[in-house]
Amino acid sequence: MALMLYDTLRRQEVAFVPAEPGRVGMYVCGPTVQGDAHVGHGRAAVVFDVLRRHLAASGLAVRFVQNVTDIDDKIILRARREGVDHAVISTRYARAFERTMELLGVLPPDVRPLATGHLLEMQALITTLIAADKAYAVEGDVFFRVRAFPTYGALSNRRIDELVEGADVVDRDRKEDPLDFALWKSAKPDEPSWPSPWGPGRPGWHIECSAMAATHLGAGFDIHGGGLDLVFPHHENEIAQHEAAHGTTFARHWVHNGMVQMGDAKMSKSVGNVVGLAEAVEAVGRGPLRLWYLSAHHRSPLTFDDERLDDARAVFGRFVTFVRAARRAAAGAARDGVAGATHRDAFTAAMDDDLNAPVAVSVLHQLITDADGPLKAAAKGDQAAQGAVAELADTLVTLGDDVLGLGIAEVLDRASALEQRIAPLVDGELELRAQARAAKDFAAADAIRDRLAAAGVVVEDTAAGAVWYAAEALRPAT
RNA sequence: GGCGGGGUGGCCAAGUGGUAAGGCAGGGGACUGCAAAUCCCCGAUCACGGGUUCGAUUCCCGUCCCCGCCUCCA
Repeated sequence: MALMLYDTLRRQEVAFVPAEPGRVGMYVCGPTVQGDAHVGHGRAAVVFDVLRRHLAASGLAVRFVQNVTDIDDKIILRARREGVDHAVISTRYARAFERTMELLGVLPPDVRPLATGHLLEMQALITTLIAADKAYAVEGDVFFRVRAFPTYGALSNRRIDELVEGADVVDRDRKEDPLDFALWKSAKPDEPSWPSPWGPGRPGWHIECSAMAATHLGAGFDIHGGGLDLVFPHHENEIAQHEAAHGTTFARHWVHNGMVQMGDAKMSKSVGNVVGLAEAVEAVGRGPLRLWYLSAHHRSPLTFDDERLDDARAVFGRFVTFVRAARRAAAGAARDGVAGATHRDAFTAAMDDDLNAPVAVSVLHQLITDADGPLKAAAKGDQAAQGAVAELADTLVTLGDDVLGLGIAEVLDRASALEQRIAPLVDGELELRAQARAAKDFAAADAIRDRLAAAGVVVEDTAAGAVWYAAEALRPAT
């Protein structure tokens, strides 16, 4: 493969070469489970899911790790408000997250580590940092000494001295330098806490990713992903923590996805303009929603609005319609093994070009256009054409489902199950309609068609007679 | 203020130093009893002003506008 990937740290596209041939280790920052995921979270999920699928389709064995941050200020606040244990909150939303990811067609990670399950690893890292004089403990808190890490700011392209003004003012009186950030936070009264060499407390946010990524993938793993809004300070701190402690490279490629916009502002909980991800999947459907996510380059901003979602619905509909028609025309013929090759190559080339999904999707459109001739011939019984059509349809499903995760086959299967149940009924109606048409009684024929349409059955007349499908099963409630 | 990313046909969106993929919407046509589906045809000179060049949408400078990060955040 010849994947070129934009690397945030180097600020350019670079050839992606795994540290170990044939294998890829990937870490993507997961949710802080303090509430329901929104459409913005879905973008990161889909972008990295597609990257992962493309790597796998390229023949690489991918190990995908995504953490769950199950302890933080907001979780504690929510638990307090509801009068329950923090684990009630984190478990509730972690489960909801998993369910929603499944609905979105996002493959589950190979490892989904919990922050609270890696406290010893974090403490070991902190201990190392203190021993190296890169961190210091103050009354139960531990802070990272930012100025002791000379390359701090490399990822986000910032100079330390320019950061001072906006530095976090929390705990300013206890820090040596306002830039320093917490590795371990001492417990305040009534807060959940865990024992540590520095007293009871809980980990800072950034330390978990440094510890868990290294634990589950090893230092110097291939790809670290996350939203562009995590570049500073989260990812910057992850690098600092690991590299200051071990002196080795933490992650080899940094990939970041752009933000989802609502109107002219970023979709964000703090802005208060979020749309729930679960609701969006239900309303739009997995395939259309993913096509919308993939309608722009992964680093560009992407606007959530009805018009663009309608576009995505239309595209998904076109894909499904084509596959359905192709499967019928192919009549079970074996795929010929050649017809889709150029499209497959073009698709792969697009994905290899920094995950150029808009172009990859355009290849799928081209495939459908190119399939028109064979499709018409196949419908007339041309066997060679049937083999080509079978090949093209399977190619579209493979690329669209295996790599982009659209779920085309799934939608057709669901429709098919319904169609089989109602077939005797519909076929009877269509028999009557055929008789009416033969007798030129079009009013009667159209009445039957309208009746079926009202029941969610769409009838189309072709050279080979009427065909039909259950439109209801195609609706978004995936 | 600092850093970064953008302004391409009605909408979305690729892309390239040699006159701009694809999709959606719209119009016309083929097909159809009518539809549906599908196919074919039709539309942009790339924010603005300079510059470099034989030639720039693509490179450089400037201007205007938009967005993100700089605090929790996918």
